[in-house]
Order: sequence, then structure tokens, then C-alpha cells
Amino acid sequence: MNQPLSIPKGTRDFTPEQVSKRQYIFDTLKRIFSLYGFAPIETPAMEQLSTLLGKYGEEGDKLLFKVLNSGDFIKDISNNDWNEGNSHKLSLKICEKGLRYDLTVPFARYVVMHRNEIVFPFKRYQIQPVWRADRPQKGRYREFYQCDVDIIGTNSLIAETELLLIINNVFDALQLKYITLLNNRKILQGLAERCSLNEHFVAFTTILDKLDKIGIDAVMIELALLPVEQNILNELKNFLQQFLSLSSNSQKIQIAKSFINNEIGLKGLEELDFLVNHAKQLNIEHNIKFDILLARGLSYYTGTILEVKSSETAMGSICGGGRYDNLTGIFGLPDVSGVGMSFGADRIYDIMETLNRFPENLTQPTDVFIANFLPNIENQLIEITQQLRKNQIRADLFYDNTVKLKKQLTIAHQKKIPWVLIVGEDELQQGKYQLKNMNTGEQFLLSLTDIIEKIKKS
RNA sequence: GUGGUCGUAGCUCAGCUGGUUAGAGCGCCAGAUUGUGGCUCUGGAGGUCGCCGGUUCGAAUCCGGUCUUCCACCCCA
Repeated sequence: MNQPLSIPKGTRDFTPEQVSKRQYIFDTLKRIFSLYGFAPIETPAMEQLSTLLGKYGEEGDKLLFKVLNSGDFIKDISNNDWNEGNSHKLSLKICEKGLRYDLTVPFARYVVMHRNEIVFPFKRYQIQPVWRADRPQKGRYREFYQCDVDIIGTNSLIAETELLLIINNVFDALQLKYITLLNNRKILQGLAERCSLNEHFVAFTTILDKLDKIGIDAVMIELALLPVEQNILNELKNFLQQFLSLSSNSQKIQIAKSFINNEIGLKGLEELDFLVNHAKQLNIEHNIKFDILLARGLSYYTGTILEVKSSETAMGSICGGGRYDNLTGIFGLPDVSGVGMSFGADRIYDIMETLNRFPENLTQPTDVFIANFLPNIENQLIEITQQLRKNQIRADLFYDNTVKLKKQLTIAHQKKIPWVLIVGEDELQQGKYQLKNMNTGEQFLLSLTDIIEKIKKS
């Protein structure tokens, strides 16, 4: 009977208390998203595998959860396929669907499918779970929620600016300190071009991204393995050291301009300059840091990229995003530029939990507990309870009248319900009931109208 | 995906190099208090020592596998 039960690796159950805390985060995000003019959509948990494959780079493809075809999926497989022993290739023949890996690619698919009914620029938010077959760690789950905001159908950098404002609003509301790392894919491309490493863009940026972990010397050693001239590497090293010693965003942009000095790089730096200047005007620049090393793996980004980290804990990024000029192009709708970002609700939850930042009274869903310890008065108790509910008082009627009042009070206490209504024979005769305040222990004999008023006032 | 790590009561953990009936604190239940919770006191229940297998006269303890947790890579929210 006592079989060991379990849930899959990297997934979690949520208790009522956890759910109300998570809901608090979702509600905050929704409120702020709609404040900026975003409307919600939802998409299915599963997408066609063809929609998902190839959008997240080689690594991403490996992390997709595939959904086995229904019916007799074996009959279409040749002996060759079996004997080859290539499980990846085989999986593609028996799986047509996959669980979504993020919300951005499904959104691009949505935009293309609904292009005729969408009014551009289209601003949508979406809060739904995604699945990744990653190896779990703290703050890294196989099922987790993403909370996306995207603006599609505009090149305007005001869109990016508004994203920065949203970040500021959200983390202010949640009372978390944060830092937004800002970069631009064009700057990275310009940097690669400056080093004549256009051909090795991905490798180049991945190595750069490791700098704060392994140090500049180790980065130089790894870069030296690429086909690059040593004197260019030396120049790069000089530039990076100088860059890293600066703290002012404008100064960083200045020296980056003089070092990179090619068309694409300067374009990226101009875009970044625009954002930094606006941030300065909007008084949020102190939370923004130009980080020329920030790469972000997702291959669809083409312009601005950003990543938000908590400045109070060592959790990974809690929000990330950027501009993608041609994501819908893959699905047959070219020339639609979008920019968006994703908040990681689960990581935000973990941080708020360790820093104790949730408001106090989130987990108190019931206002009054109605004790029930006399025979044959349930009709009257149900009637009283309904009256309370009609007045928007959240009321919990106890069902089993054989349970001692003492025990019922313990239950109310454990459920953290602030009021208990005690209805005995004397009270019924008078038409007045005992209302007990569970925090102070005070007790009042009141009519139902007064009870309603008292609970509402508290 | 690679390399490590953890798993003992509802929770947090103890259990020395293998040796009788596996412990503590908190929580839970009952009573002291037959219509009054929290504090106190008294008593009580609760464990296939993650799971499967092996070594041994004997395994929570040693070994192998497996699942899970956490960590470092990788990548990311």
C-alpha cells in the first residue's frame, strides 16, 4: 500500500501557501504589463516539433521534451532506422509534437498564423509554463513559468525603453534590488568583425561571456585557439581591460566606439547610447550596466539584448530578452521586428523566499470560521454562513458537529483564520452570536449585522 | 550531456571504525480544561533508514545499480 510515490525530476508540487505567493508575483506582473498596454494571450503546451526545432541552437534542440505520437507509431519505421541506433534521428520519426521550450517562438508562430487579425504593433503578455530537459539545480527546473512581454511590428527603440521601465516597475513593486545588463548583438558582431572573427561569431561570444568567471587571461588563451592574429588579440585585451575598469556607461560607449569603429558595431553602439540616454532621463540609469560581454545564447536575437540579475543574491538571471528582427521570417512573414523579454517567476519566487520579501497577509484566505458543535442546527448555521458570504466575507463552516469546540478552535487557529463565530443554544435564542477575535482573544456577543460590520472593518 | 554530492519520523537533524527493541528537538494526537485555540504539565502515536540487489553469522552503516536532491561544467528563467 505504501508505495514510494514520486514526481518527475525537476518538477514540483505547490502548497496553498506557495500558490498564493506565486499568485502574488503573477498578479504584480499582470498588473504592470497591462499598465503598459499589453494584452494577454495563451498558446498550447505542445507545439509541432518542426515549429520548435532549430530555433534555440544545437543545445536547445537537445533540451526539447518530445511527445510520442499516438497510435501505432512503430509501423512507419524502417529496419534501417532501428539498426542505425541514432536515437535522436529515431525520435524525430516517432514524435511530431514537443513541449514548448519558451514563449517567444510560440508567439512568433502565433503572430504569423494570426497576422490578418492582429493590429500592429502588437503588444502581448503571456504567463505560462515551459519545459526544458535540463539537469535540475537550484533555480533551474524542468517545468517552470515564464512571464513574457513582447512588442512586435516596430523598430522603435522606445519599445526597448519601455521594457526597461517595466523591469524597474516590477522589481520596485516586488521590493527587489536588481541590475540590468545591457548589450547589443550588433556591438558583438562589430567586435567580432574588428577581430576578423565573423566566421566564428558564436565561439567568440561564448568565450567572451565566460570572462567574469575565468578571468581575462584564460579568455585570451581560449581565443588564441581561434584563427586570429596575436596582435589583434593584444589590442582586444587592452581594450577589454580598459573597458572593464570603467563604471560610466557613456565612457564605456565612447571607448567601444573608438575601438570597434566599423559600421555594424557603431550602429549597435548608437542604439545602446539611445537607451542609456533615455534611462538617464527617466532616472533608472543607476540600475543599468553596459556589459559588452553579455552574449545570450538564443540565436534569434539581432539587436538589443538584456539580462536582469538580483543584486542581493547569487541566483542566475531572473529576466532576459532582446530584439529579434526576423523571428517570424522563419515562419514565412518577413520584415517584422520584435523585442521582448521574459521574467522567470520561479527564480523570483526563490529569491523573495530567501530574502523574506513576501507581504505578511498573503496566505490568509478566510475571514471567519463558523464553529459547529450542536446537533440539528446545521440549517441555521448554513443560513448564517450564507449571509456572511453574501456580504463578501470569506466564511468557512465546520461540518462535523461531533468534534469538540476546543478542537475546532485549534483548527481555526492552525488555519490562521482571524475570527471564529460560536453559535450555541443561548445565542440562537437571542439571535446574537459570539464573535471571537483569535489574535486578541476578545469575544463579542453581536447580531449578525454587527458581526458583518465588525469583520469588514478589521 | 560530463563529473561530483545528498537521501534516517510530517519537518530539521543525530546515529563513532557493520553488532540486540534506530534516537532528539519541533510538529501531531489525547488528557489536565464535559461551550473556548495560543502558554504550561502528563501521556501517546508515528520509521519497508529513498528503491532494488550484493557482501556478511549480522547492514541505516560496506559495495553495485537506480531514482531523487544539491553542486561544478554546459546552458539558461
